[in-house]
Amino acid sequence: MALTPTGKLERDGEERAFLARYKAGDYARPAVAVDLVVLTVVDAELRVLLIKRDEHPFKGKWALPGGFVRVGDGQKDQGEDLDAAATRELEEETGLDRKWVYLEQLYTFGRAHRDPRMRVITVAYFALVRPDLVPMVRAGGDAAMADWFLMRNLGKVSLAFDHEEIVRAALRRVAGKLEYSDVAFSLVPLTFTVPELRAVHEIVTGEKQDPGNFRRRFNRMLESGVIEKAPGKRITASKPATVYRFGRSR
Amino acid sequence: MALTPTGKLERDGEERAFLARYKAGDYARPAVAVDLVVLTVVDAELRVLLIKRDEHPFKGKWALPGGFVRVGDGQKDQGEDLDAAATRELEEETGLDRKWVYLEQLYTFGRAHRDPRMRVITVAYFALVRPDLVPMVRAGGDAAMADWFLMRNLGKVSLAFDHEEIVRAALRRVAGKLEYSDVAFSLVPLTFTVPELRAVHEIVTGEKQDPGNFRRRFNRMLESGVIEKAPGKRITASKPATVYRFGRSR
DNA sequence: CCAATAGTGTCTTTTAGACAATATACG
DNA sequence: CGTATATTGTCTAAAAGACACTATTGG
Repeated sequence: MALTPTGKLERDGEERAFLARYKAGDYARPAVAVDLVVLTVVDAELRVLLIKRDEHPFKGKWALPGGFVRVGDGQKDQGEDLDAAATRELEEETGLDRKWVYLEQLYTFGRAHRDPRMRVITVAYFALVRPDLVPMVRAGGDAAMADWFLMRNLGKVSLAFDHEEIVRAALRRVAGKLEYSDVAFSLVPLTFTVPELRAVHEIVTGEKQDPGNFRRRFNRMLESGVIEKAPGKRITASKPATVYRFGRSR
Repeated sequence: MALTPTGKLERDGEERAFLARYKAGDYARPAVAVDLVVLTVVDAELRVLLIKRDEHPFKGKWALPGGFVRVGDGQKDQGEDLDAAATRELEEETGLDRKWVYLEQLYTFGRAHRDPRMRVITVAYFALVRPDLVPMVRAGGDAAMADWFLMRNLGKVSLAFDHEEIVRAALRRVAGKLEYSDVAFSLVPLTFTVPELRAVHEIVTGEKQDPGNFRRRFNRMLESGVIEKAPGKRITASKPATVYRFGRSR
């Protein structure tokens, strides 16, 4: 073994040699998937995008869009990042550009036997889609059929795998984030009114919001510059509402 | 194909047949690990448990305790749940019983090339250990060496893999949870004083807490029964402090 | 007695919540 | 005009933050 001035270089060389020699053991490995809980609010209803399975297992049942993470087959090619896999699935299965959608890792579900075929660990993500983008959604090629299900009907559907549990976890997370973050903005069009934003809160949390009190919270966001007035008014059944948009700073 | 009265039974039979015939494709699969960010607060310092690697890659560097998830090799044997893997690693690498430790899934890290050997996706968990349990911790058999590192020295250490990123994510999560949850109780002994609990908050969040205001928050927990008075006083350098413990309801 | 810190009290500001009152459309 | 609802206003209560004050110990 050659003498080196630092010892560190030597260690690096040693590690390089180790890696060159390294052969992955043939231990059993799980399949790893990403599944997406794609949510939107249209016509005052919270909906989740589901895809009808056309293959076993759970053939004919509704399931979350998703797929296996692409893993390369060596040290050089290790495949795609998890976020990239989620983004790819989103774009493949909905045609929606990542850029217009809020996407966040939710939780990893890996119970044994959650998939009867084999051990599958799924990294679940949730995506929030603005209602004006919903018409752009087209089911991807590998989906026999896609549909936006009413969240309040979830109990009646019997989803594939543990996907109902995943959907409920996503809902809890989104409802929680409404309180302290800006996620609600990902569920309204680029311009919106106070009542529209309030409706999103009510629909996601399932609880009525006092219009006056909600307006006060909204005003604080206005003052802080998160939101700014937009031109125009929204015509409604009664008094028209002022239209707002997110501030430039965002 | 036999006629069946419901069609559902038929579908189940079909699926059973599918599963019996099913052969897992030999697609590349990632290795899946669980890594643990084990945190404690001793002597007014936040510390994280690290283990010195005695194998390549990153031989000689410090890393989070963890290991590969045990995956069975078929439909029947699918191995252990993720939480079980985390619990097992905790017990193996620290000797601590799951029962006495707060354990929660943190986030899943799966960047390509985060491990130079092969594609490894790690489901990170964090664990909170009461200071009085720290002396019980003994490094597991497969660890050459374990040590509790000062969190504030993390920048100087250069951890293996992306483990520094994981530790920082855990810290953010714990600091966030202090605000609205009971996790702080997992970082003090079974009985504790108000200043001790306050110190945990200050150490984890890195921000001073006003003693008076903190005491008021504490009093609210007292009234709600989350906490109750315990016998004895804690002798300090000055005026002794009253000792409390968690309420029976917990 | 004195230094240190546990524990209390006070005052201000912010935020939430309940709810009344007003304003302004559309039909 | 009248109904609906956006918007403003008022009042109360809870909670946070700043900070002064008191109490009780060990040294």
